Amino acid sequence: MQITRETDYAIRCVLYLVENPGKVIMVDSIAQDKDIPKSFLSKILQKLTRADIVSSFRGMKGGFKLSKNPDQISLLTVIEAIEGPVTINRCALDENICSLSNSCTVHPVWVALRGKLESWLSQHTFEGLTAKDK
Amino acid sequence: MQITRETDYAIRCVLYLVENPGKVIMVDSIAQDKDIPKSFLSKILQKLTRADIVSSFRGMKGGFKLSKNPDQISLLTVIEAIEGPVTINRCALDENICSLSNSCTVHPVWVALRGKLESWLSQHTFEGLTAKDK
DNA sequence: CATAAACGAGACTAATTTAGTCCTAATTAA
DNA sequence: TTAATTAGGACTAAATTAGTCTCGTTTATG
Repeated sequence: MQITRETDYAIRCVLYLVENPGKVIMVDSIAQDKDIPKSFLSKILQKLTRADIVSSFRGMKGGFKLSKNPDQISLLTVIEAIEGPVTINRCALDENICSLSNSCTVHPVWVALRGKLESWLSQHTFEGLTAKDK
Repeated sequence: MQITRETDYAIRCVLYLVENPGKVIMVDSIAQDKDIPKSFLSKILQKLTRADIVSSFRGMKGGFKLSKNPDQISLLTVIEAIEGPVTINRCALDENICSLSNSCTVHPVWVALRGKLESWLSQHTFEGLTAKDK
């Protein structure tokens, strides 16, 4: 029922990049600031890069920066980049998984909940997540 | 991010008992009808019994029946009986888990989402889940 | 152009959780 | 008394999570 630690790390990581707009930042800086094992974070950043959430730069002075505006990146974006589709019950993704799906009266509820979850998670963008004022 | 198979089985199991109101039903019948490994189901029913969702009867003619009305049992009730508290991120249950929790801007979002989840899941009772008419 | 500082990719491993099984009680209707 | 049923605990196998490690590629810079 929970996101994995990997996903939590990914979110912290994006948060750090949001907090340092424009700069190209090394894995090591993020790892230290956000308390994430460096080599694990390096894997996570690869996934974020493939999902086009961050862009990477190799070689000296390399590192990562956001490839979108914070308001274009939501919790859903990041979670899906790491874990794939979100859902409470697997059957809401693929009916064939369940031997009783056609007769199951709970199935439509899982589908509806999946919709709510997605919608809620996508409403929280990283713009909102770092609002300094207030 | 998902409920476990055990929890899914538990829900099917409660569903079966709701569909057979009043009767005392053996593990084996539920296992066969709902396609659940019998000895695993037996463990699950123990949890449901401890959570006072079903009552058990030992000895010949023994079995299980619901110990509440279907409208008093929600998806949340059953999920919590099997998995414990629901949450998307562990930090919403216990701040101390996270090394950065006090400064974390995402934390309040997880807490809010946990509230939403609980509310969504508790709105779906087993009364609603088997409505035959429509 | 050599080199050191970065990321990229894949194989590997350890720990934890999930998904069960199995065996020995304890109960109880008949 | 016995056969049918649940209770409980120990055990196991498979899958997932949470990493590590090594080697290769890229690139700024002296």
